[in-house]
Amino acid sequence: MRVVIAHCSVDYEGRLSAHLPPATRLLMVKADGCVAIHSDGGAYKPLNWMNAPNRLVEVDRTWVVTNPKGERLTIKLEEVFSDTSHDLGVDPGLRKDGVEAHLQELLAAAPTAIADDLRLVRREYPTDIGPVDLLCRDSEGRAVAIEVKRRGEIDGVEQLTRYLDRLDQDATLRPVRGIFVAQVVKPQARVLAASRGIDCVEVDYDELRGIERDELTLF
Amino acid sequence: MRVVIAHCSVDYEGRLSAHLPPATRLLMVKADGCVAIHSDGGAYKPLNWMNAPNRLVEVDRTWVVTNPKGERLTIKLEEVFSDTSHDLGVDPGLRKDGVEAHLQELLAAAPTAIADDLRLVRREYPTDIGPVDLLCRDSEGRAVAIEVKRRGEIDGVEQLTRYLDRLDQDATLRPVRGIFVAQVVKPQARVLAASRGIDCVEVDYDELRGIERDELTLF
DNA sequence: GTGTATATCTCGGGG
DNA sequence: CCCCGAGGTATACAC
Repeated sequence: MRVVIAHCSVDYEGRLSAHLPPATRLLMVKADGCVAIHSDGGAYKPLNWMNAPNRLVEVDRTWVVTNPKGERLTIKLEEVFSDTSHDLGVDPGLRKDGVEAHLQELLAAAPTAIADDLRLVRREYPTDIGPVDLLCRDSEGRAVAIEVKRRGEIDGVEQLTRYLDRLDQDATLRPVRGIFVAQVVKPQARVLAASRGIDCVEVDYDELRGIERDELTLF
Repeated sequence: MRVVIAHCSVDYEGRLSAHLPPATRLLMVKADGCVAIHSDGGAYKPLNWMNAPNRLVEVDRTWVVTNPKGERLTIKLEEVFSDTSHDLGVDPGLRKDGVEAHLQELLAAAPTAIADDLRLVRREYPTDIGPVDLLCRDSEGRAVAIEVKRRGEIDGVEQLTRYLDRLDQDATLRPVRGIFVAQVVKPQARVLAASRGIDCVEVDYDELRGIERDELTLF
């Protein structure tokens, strides 16, 4: 990791054109070659950047970074205040907990947490516009398509609606019930779901982990 | 801007839980208070971060960053290799060109690039759920609603569908044709559009700029 | 403030 | 490689 503090101007040509007038900024060059230009504010997003894979050519005080897609980042250094390098090694990486994938896993293991008569058919059931999170059958043998979200917003209801349209083309499944499951369902999403005959269920993440733990404990 | 190179471990508790085992990383603290933890790879996104507004408390070799939403980032420094600060001043900011707004402008000036019998009625035609990018009439006098995107994905088709539903309530417009315009239309979006009777058109940004230049040159 | 649409989104998984 | 969905999305803008 190389870190340079310099007065510089920057031009980017690629997916769009962008220009940065001269100012003092931090340039970060990572081991994989990617370059980021940071100002002293504005969250973690750099003003300008170029991701790996790319090629950096340094001639005099001009850096030119190009990539195979034809994008080009040009940095003109006017004055360099600091230029240091550090070997950080490979990072062991981030461990996450509490994202949608985990929620979906827990619900696949315990679909009765959604409705007590549900039996899982399969996770990520494929359609030609993408996979349905969970496909189940209820006690009457009806197919039930379930969309799982961490936060239940309007997009998720639209997504489930599209899947229901597709699944209803399949005579072995039709008619398909829809259930929208989230930790919190926003009022707007609830209204839209209701108008389309889709049920909404809120589930508690910690409680689900509890159910999983209990079911493991039974054996 | 403060830049620290240190062997550290990190915990985040907030919208999810995340943990970083001990390793050498770069810590960036910006003037607005936001904190980012970078490894030596992986584009510009930090492994972990905390945006402003927040509060950083440094006790011994532990940093605790908290924000008003109840999120908490804890950084335990095991060894500090470098700790420097630089005053960058306020950045004059980025100038951009070539984003969706510009594409919409170009198409408003030359709707025949979409279909050769189109005539612009107005840009940003208002409906009660938001403005339609372009409203046109075709040679048969039919109203045509156009949604413009840089990349044509499924969300854009949904958006246009909602507008079409609204516009069809208006007797002076009904029945309204829909055209989905983008530099690239993804296959999924194409399938969904077809199933709803919406046409897809791909346009070339550079070519459009050429058309605009030619039309200006005519006068 | 909430809600909506954009992004050089980034990132990871699957075909 | 591209396609697709999720994100602690972030960010700007309208209402």
